[in-house]
Amino acid sequence: MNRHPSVQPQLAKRVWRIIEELGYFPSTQARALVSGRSRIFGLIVSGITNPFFPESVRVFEETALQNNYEILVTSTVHDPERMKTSARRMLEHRVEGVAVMTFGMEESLLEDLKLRNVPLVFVDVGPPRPRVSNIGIDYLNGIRQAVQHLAALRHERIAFITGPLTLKSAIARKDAFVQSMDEIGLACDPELIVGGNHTLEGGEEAFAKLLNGALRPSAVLCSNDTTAIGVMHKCYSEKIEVPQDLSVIGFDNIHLSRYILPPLTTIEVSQTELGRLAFQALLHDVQLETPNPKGTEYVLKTSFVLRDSTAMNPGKGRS
Amino acid sequence: MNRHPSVQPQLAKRVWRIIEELGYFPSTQARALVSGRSRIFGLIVSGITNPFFPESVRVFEETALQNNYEILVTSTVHDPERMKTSARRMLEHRVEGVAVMTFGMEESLLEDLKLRNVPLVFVDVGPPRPRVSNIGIDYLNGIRQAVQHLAALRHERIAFITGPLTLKSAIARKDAFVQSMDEIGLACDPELIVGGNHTLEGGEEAFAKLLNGALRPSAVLCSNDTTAIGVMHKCYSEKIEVPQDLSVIGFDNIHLSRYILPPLTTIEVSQTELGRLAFQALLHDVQLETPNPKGTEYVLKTSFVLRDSTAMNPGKGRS
DNA sequence: ATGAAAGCGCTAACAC
DNA sequence: GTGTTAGCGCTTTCAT
Repeated sequence: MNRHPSVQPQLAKRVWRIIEELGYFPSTQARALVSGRSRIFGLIVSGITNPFFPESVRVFEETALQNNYEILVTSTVHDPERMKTSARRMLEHRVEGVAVMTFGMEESLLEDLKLRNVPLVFVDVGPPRPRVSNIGIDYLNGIRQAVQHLAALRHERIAFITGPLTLKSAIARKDAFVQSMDEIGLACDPELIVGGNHTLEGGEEAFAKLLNGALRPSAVLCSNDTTAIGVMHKCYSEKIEVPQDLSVIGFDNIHLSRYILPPLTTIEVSQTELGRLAFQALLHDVQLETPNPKGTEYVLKTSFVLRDSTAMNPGKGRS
Repeated sequence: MNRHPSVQPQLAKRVWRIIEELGYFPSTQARALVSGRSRIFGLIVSGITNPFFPESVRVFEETALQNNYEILVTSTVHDPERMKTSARRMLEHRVEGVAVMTFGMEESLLEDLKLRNVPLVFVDVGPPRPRVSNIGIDYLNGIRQAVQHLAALRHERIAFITGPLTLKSAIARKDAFVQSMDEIGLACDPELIVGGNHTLEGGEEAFAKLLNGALRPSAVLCSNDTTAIGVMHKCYSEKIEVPQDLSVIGFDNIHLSRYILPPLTTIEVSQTELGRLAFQALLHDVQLETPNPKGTEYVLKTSFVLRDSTAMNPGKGRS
């Protein structure tokens, strides 16, 4: 009877001393086997080397620790095969729930998990079902602020570099951009919306396309910070000065965006909050006796973070 | 008899079909319990948000996957308590081995693991013992190249910003710097060796100290890339041009150092190789019938990576 | 070639 | 309040 109040203190103490002496540690495997509860939550990310994720993983781990849960983190590296493998690993380890941070990619491969009624929490994924919660990111809020900021700086030709449009989150970001431009009556030329892939290299390439286009933008909004950093890198090699010649805005507010030169103006989606929310959502679902038939919907706000990579449109400036 | 050759193909096929239909997955817990082998390797890092680690974690996971191992990754966040907790988690999950990438911090807290004869692999840690392997990083090689590069650019007053000197790896880097300077007869003024802590903020602060000192360096070598980025950030706010006014060299070659502006000249220690080596070392140890009494020593070379953050000493230039 | 049985380390449910 | 027992899902051994 471990830790039960109805036990003689002396006996308890003796027992604990022996436990110490023997260096005993309970086997979670045996415990899980008999209790039917593994106390493990899974976390599937698209890639741990994506600078967006480590902070979310950190908080997920921290929160798990506080709740006596273990975590199993896997990366899909954008490979459907790896997504399947991840699901399988989760199942074989009998996780009690899985947070999926692949932002809408290949989630059909998780059928096995759904079939087994493992509580799931997605980010940016649509249809509500039982035991599947969703964290919706309110992209519009931050993107609208960013667009209006650029408009206030008298930028009119504003470009947007998208992420891979297979991702729901990338589509949502692009849509929010288009809507924000529409709202204030700015033209949103299709030539100024170019495809990137959320990588540094992708940002460079997309910006190169923009440079070769007929319409040269005075500002560019990027689907993520990594892309924006790629753009700035290209500017460096092309001798384009940021922000004097070109305003650049990122998205995500990864830790490093503050330390890029110039410090990057961006839109924050709190990685800390995402990790915390994902864990809490799972914990909530696991503790529910009868599953909520529609799952639960959570919302994560985005917000604009002003730093030094934006300036007045040089074509319109007072000077 | 799964996958055994001596089974009728038809029967086997029927069995597999049923397995599919039922959606059966073996329980790793039960398997581990009865076989005494968990097929889990642990990986303890000082913090997953340190940009050095994600790549090593990625490779560790990838290699584990290929060998049918699961991984359990924990962060100590430089907290002795968390180090203890990590060790405990590893033990409770009956991992077959643990790779410790905290570079020499608080490793005494891992006594429990050593006592239990869990194969261990450390980075940069001294005394060989049975079942404890070590990956030694050859700091001198890369640092010497960096110092000689600076000397060739006619820098004489070269500063060094250290990491936290509680870390073996930080001490080793500093020592390699001092030795490299000595080797070519350059004065290594104690005032030019200032303490940092491997963070961006630490880099800024350390460089501020250097700016306020009597001896103003024309080049600064940093104990890691993050520190170097902090230095460059400070330069930006102080209107010091890199590399024209100051040459900066980092250490680690994290992925982002290529994308910093200007692209950072640095010393590479392959994070990919480290992850792979750590896994292989554990696998090797686990497969050993009788443990190697002295453990095994592995060596990881460092190398110089020339990019754009270094230039001729302005005080000595031909122009 | 196939089936039966023991037991890994633990928890829960029960008698004492 | 304390000791005893069954059995979680597998692997391994031994009999058939």
